[in-house]
Order: sequence, then C-alpha cells, then structure tokens
Amino acid sequence: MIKSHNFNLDHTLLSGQVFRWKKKNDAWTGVIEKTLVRLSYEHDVLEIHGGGRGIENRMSHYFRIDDGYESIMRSIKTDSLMSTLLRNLRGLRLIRQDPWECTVSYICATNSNIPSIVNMIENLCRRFGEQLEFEGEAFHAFPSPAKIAAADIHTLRECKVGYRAQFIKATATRILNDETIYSRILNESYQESMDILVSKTLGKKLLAGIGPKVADCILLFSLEKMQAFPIDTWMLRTIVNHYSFVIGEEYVLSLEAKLQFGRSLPPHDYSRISMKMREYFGRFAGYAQEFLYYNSRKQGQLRPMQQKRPLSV
DNA sequence: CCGCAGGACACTG
DNA sequence: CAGTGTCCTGCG
Repeated sequence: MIKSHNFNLDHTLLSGQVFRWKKKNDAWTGVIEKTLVRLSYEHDVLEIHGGGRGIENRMSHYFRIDDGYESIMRSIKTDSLMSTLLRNLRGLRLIRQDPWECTVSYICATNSNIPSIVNMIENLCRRFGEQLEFEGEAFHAFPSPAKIAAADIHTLRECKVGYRAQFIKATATRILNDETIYSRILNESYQESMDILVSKTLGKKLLAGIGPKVADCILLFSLEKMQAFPIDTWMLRTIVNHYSFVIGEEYVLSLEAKLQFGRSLPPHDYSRISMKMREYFGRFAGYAQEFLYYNSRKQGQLRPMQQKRPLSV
C-alpha cells in the first residue's frame, strides 16, 4: 500500500493520459511493463494487488508520488479558475509513463478520440505484445519496438490504426536502431528535446507521426519535461475561452479567422501559444494543463452539441 | 451520407 | 515558409 492524501486515483486515471487502465467495481486494472496490477484507493491509501516485490516503489514512481505536490500546486495557482480546479480535482497527478508506450499511444491519438485510441492500443497489444498470465488471468504486455518494427503494414492495419500504421512502423524502426534517444532527451532542455522529436533530415522526419502536440505529450508524460503544455483542440478552446489575455486578444481574433474551416493549428501558431502558456504557468505548466484538460473534457461531455463551433464564444 | 474527433505529412506557390 | 488536400476509423 501507498499512503498519500495528495492523490486521487480516479482523477488521475480518468484524465486521459493513459489508455490501458480499466475500472470495474471500484478497482482499476492495468499493465505495467510485464505485470498485471489491480489498484483501489480509499481513505488516502492506495492498495496494490499483484506485481510482486518492489511493486510499491514502481507504482510510487509511476504516479509521481515523489513530486512536491503542494509546492507544485502553489506554483500553478495563478488565477481563480486554476484555484477552483485545484480544489475540485485535488489529487490529480501526472503519470510517469514508459516513453515507448507513450510514443505509440500518442501517434495513435492524432485525429482520433479516446474510445478509438483505447481500441487501437488494445489491438496492438493483443497482436504483437508478449502474452502473459497472472492468477489465471491472461493479458498482454505492450509490444516492443523490435516487434512493431518487424510487423508488416497489413497486420498493423488490422489493428485499426489506419494511416498511422506507416508512422508506427517507421518510428519503431528508428527507436530500435537508436535506443538511446529517450535517455539523451532526459538530459536536454525542453526546447532542445522538442527540436529533436520533430526534427527532419533531408526533408524526412526523424520520427514519423510526431508533430508538436504529440511531442509535448511524450515530453510531459514520459520524459520529465513538466513545463510542456500540449495543445489539442480541447485545450485550444479552453485557452480561447479563459486565457485569451495570455496569448493576446487580437491574436485570438486572427486565430478564429484562420481556423474557421476546421483546420489544425499551424506549427508556428502552436509554438507561439505553447510558449505563452509555459511563460504564464511556469516550470510546472504541464500540471496546470492536466487540470484544465480534465475540466474541458468533463464539460464537453455535458454538452456535446456545443462542439460544433470550436472557437466561438 | 456527412461531419468530425486529443494532427501530421507531403505537396505547391 | 504559409496555405491546402488527404490520411483510417468510429460515431452521432
């Protein structure tokens, strides 16, 4: 068991960071590396079933229990909206994911939605992941880069990943040939890391399927760049609705004009907005992003019809 | 049948 | 470079 009063399991696992956890009867089941784990949380105590020796340290690491939560919350409590969210979503935490699994997950996430992403990941694991068992229950580990790199496009497509099949295979091949890339990024600054992830040589992407948004997710969720501030369409709505003063009122107007045909944010605008938000929230901006993101999605569920015009009001 | 959802990419001009 | 068409899937 892990004891912490600054942790909320539901908020953390419902925040859309990870895609392999399932809840049934108050217990969450997921796969960490090669072990199946069942979690339940009650009265400040996280109970862990499965995983064997050392599982507490691993889960503690996974849920970033080592973060100075109170201090981080203070640093991102910059306005009344954040103040409200920090109170209502208390215990929401960033998750420290495996970089490779995180990479594939967010390549799949482009131009998609959560149920579909969950489906893709599950298919990939079933098709390519090592089959394991715990207490008579069968499950699959997340497939290795080698396994994905060796897969053929047709089989990948059977996992319903669509046009992302080429990206996933190409990136797997790249990671397989240079396994030090993640550890190198761990020692780099945010900007340098971003530049590496989206870099091109001779017009060809180093890592296919990874643009600025996907890169920010990978950096924030798996490579210790807590200032990363991923901006998807949900977050853009939130920014326009609540933080136009941060990126500039006039700039918002020009944005609305530019995006009225449902186009995605051009790279230049992405980096500009992302930079402004990082400056506004500080070095733990990524934490702030999670609270805002969780909130925007919760509201979206309540009134789906409002999603028709993303940037209005 | 259409539009769109946690974008990225290759291709023009 | 800035703008544009296209990419697979699932769902309302």
